[in-house]
Amino acid sequence: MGVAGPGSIPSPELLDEFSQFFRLLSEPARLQLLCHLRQGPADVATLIESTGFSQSHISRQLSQLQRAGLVSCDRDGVRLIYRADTELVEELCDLVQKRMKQRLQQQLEQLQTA
Amino acid sequence: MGVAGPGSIPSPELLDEFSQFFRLLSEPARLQLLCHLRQGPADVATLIESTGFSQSHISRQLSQLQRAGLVSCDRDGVRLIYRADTELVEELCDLVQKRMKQRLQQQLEQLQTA
DNA sequence: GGCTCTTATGATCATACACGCATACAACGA
DNA sequence: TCGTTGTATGCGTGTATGATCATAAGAGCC
Repeated sequence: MGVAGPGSIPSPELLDEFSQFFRLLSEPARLQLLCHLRQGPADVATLIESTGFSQSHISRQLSQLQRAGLVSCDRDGVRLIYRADTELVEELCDLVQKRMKQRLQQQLEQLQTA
Repeated sequence: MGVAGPGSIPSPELLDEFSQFFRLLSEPARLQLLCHLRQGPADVATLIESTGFSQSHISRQLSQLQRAGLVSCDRDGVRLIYRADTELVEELCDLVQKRMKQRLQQQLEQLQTA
């Protein structure tokens, strides 16, 4: 059975939750942060260096990801070490990428037959 | 192996493509249209009636979904019958929903132990 | 060719939000 | 307690885009 049973429309509230979640992933900056954290926990200074974003920007993006539970942090003295739970994001990206490949392959075949 | 191999950062171009795709799903209106089309093909008049959106709005959203290959249409005389390829979207939503349930359950357990 | 119906699009406004700067706040150390 | 370091946040700005109206473009019928 699917999201809300076949043939029924999800409630507006559920649709909103879905869209809010996808909105988190609709920003390259946030995806980039998640990718960096995929390689292991990192402190903010490292993220600033590797992404080039400002400290305030990174702080805001991380707090958004944290509210969604995609990211969490521990204190190491005065600095924060962030780590990401990227399993879900990786699954989602894999599905999307698989789809992209399919589409490109189809377009390629159409060009070759034409 | 994951999206771009473990330990490597996807290229900015790939990140952009991912984010653009997720941006499509970050709008409740578009998700709603996809949900309606999940029940089968429909013409624009039906979509207008069932969603309450204006004709131009629906037209624009559908064209965005069409560019991404999530939706296609056939002519029936003067009107267009849209249908959606919702398999991917359903998979994505299922993953997200599973995650939401997990999070809520965890929060519930924390409240009960406290 | 006109006429009607359906869909797409240009113009416009309102709103959301990414992004940076400056600054307030929190946590340690002397 | 004060200074230093690291993080969060108020504010301003620019850009993107959702949403609507008016209108053009396209397909069928007389």
